[in-house]
Amino acid sequence: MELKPTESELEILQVIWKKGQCTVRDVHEELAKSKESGYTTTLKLMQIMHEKGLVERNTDAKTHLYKAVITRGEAQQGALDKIISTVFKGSTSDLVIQALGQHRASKDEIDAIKNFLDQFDNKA
Amino acid sequence: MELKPTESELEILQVIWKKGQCTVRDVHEELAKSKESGYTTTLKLMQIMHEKGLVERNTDAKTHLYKAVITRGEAQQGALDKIISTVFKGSTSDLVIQALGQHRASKDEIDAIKNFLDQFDNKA
DNA sequence: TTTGATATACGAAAACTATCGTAGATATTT
DNA sequence: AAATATCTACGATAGTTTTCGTATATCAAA
Repeated sequence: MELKPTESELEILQVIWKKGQCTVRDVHEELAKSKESGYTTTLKLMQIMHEKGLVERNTDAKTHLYKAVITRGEAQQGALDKIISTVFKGSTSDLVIQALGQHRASKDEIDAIKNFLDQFDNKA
Repeated sequence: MELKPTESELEILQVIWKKGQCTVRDVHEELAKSKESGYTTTLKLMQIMHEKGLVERNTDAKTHLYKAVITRGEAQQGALDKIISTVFKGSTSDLVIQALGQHRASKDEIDAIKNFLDQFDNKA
């Protein structure tokens, strides 16, 4: 059951990941801050996500409660895998270097990554 | 001129980037190795890519020659920007760490990244 | 020169995504 | 209880992407 969320579905998942558990209205209000769209659009999308198995929902009460099935980490890995294979020729280090090159990372970020690499290195 | 290739368009661009310059048949044969689809499908997609300005083509001969307008680097950056904002909460270092964490990078790769970080570090 | 292989062009269907209106159920307020 | 607000369900539409069939042109070979 390989699930790849669409663009809009990812926007919704982001809200759910942040809040943990959401009503449709929660999600819609959050999206409304940066985007213009109708309430029933969000509702419909979340219903479809439920059909696809991207979210679970509790329908005990009148107002349903949604939570994510796929974790943020899984979505991250899926997104990474996809672009590594489609635009980075399968090379993770190319991706890392490109990401860092454009980004103007702060010293802290660089140190965090170096530490991470060291720890990773020793284990190998 | 905001260009974001679709999924299928990226598959085609990959072949063009690799070979430098391609006929439709070149691309189609390459795609056929991993995917099942008709020749005219590939042709149509490449014609649409031409309309969109993603590729140029030389139509002097009967068999047209296509080359990419968008570079691999541009596509890479676009893909990175997208997933950083949609699944990595805007954090490049999160992306880097996630990428390295799952990937089982080789020592060479790790060294390459470390070197890159050092050089980047000194400049700052 | 006729046949067969290979090209492009193009229309149209199929599949997928996003958007919204409306209907009907349920809760809340007056 | 009647009016109002809020919820889910669901059909319909529009937009985009992908797929392919068919027509037509060109080239090569028999």
